[in-house]
Amino acid sequence: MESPVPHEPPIYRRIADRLRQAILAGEFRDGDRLPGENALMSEYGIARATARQALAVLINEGVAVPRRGSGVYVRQFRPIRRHGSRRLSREQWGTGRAIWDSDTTGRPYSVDDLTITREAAAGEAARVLDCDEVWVRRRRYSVDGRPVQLAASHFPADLVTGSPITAQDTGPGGVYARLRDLGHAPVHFTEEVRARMPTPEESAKLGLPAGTPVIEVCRSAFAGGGAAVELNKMIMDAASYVLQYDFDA
Amino acid sequence: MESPVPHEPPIYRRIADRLRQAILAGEFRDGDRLPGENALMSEYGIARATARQALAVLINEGVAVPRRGSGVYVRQFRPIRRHGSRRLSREQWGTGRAIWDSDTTGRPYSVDDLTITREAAAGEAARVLDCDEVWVRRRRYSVDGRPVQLAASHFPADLVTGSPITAQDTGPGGVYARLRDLGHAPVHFTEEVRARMPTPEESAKLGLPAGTPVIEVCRSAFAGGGAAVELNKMIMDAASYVLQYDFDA
DNA sequence: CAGTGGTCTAGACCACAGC
DNA sequence: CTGTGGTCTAGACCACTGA
Repeated sequence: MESPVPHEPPIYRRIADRLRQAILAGEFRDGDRLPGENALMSEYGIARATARQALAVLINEGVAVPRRGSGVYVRQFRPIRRHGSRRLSREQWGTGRAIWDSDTTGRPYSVDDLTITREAAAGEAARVLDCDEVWVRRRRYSVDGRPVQLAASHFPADLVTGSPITAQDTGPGGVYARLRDLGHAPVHFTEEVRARMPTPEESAKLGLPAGTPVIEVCRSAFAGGGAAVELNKMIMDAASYVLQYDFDA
Repeated sequence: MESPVPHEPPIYRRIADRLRQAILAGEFRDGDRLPGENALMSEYGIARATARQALAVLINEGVAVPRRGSGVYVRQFRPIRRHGSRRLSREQWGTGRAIWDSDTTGRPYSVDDLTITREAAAGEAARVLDCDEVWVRRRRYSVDGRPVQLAASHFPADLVTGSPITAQDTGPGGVYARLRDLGHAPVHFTEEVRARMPTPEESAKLGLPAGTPVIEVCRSAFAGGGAAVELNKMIMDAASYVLQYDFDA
């Protein structure tokens, strides 16, 4: 049975709702400081823990971000637009800086922590690439000095050992151009997109505040014969990305 | 009191980490009950609020879900695979039950709360559809009895007024087949994908536990002349979906 | 019914930011 | 230095679940 009277939400929720409303109404803008714990305590006559609870709601929603010793602030967004299909067209392979360029459209970016290792294939990589040994290129991308994406590209060891794909610099056009040189040019791609809360490790590597989900994109690249030649697992700060896919009926 | 070493994580975080590790290690499986507040209090000799804080970490990560009066449980996932491009191919329009079928692949689904309204176009809809008045079809989809998606399709009023698109039942093949009948068959689609934490309203309508992001898909459909004929805004429970996009190089 | 999580109070000490 | 958020304690009453 439904209760005929919808009972009132708890105080902390009403406060959070009111603050959220004020943010949406533009009373607080991106980066503005919100009323802090002390302000809420005196304004509403509540205990400290209750004020914290109200702010925690907004923080866990990703609407606000706390800064220690300073205050709680309205969160700012400036998403990167990432084109799913256009960016992987063959024409792109010839350009100097590989695929990543077509994402940021002029904004400065950088690559951190590039590591290249040979590993035993595990789980999804073993299944999709259908092999036992893989080369893995892991790296982190930053835009405007902020880390936004972790990526791990897996290649069948049989295919790429000895090629520039296992070197720091893959040369003009990136790994897809090199796969083409090896006679395994990708002709088809599949991307699987999920969203979830980050693991603590991802959260640390991307410097994510609480309340920020990650978008997980798992891309498989297939050569002409239908064999998978790359599996790229990407973890993106959801607040920094808009994924765009174009296709025809 | 012990004096903690400066750079050691706080107790609640260590407890959360340990529980998360136990879950990943398989000591707790999907749906299993985790140690509750009282258990953690006595096991670690901590106050109630601290035990709650530890559990809150897992809950906000979407790893665990609290059940009032019962306990805290390991969260279960059963994602639906949604095909981005294949599902919108022309062949699908002829089938009886519109596009939704190609998602669930056999699992029972239902549509709730279908409302059809004529409204003044606002924001994104006005811009993309380039019109002042729109018809909006809002509905909620459920799979296995659980709501998983909210959708709001916007159509230019000039185009669809008087057509079955403004009726409860759009007939075989759904709205895209009707747009074709009207001479505005969609030939191109763009989908924008974002992820974020839900608003309280979305959270309520989808029955989301804390720590569950939503995936926001905004699809524009374009007719032959390049004019947008539909803008469909979808909000999906991120724990229930995997989006798949296929495309060629 | 006893046990659970949900809310709330009134304190405390700490690390850190910014003046 | 003061004010901020971060952590923690020791209580309390409530609504709900499940035996």
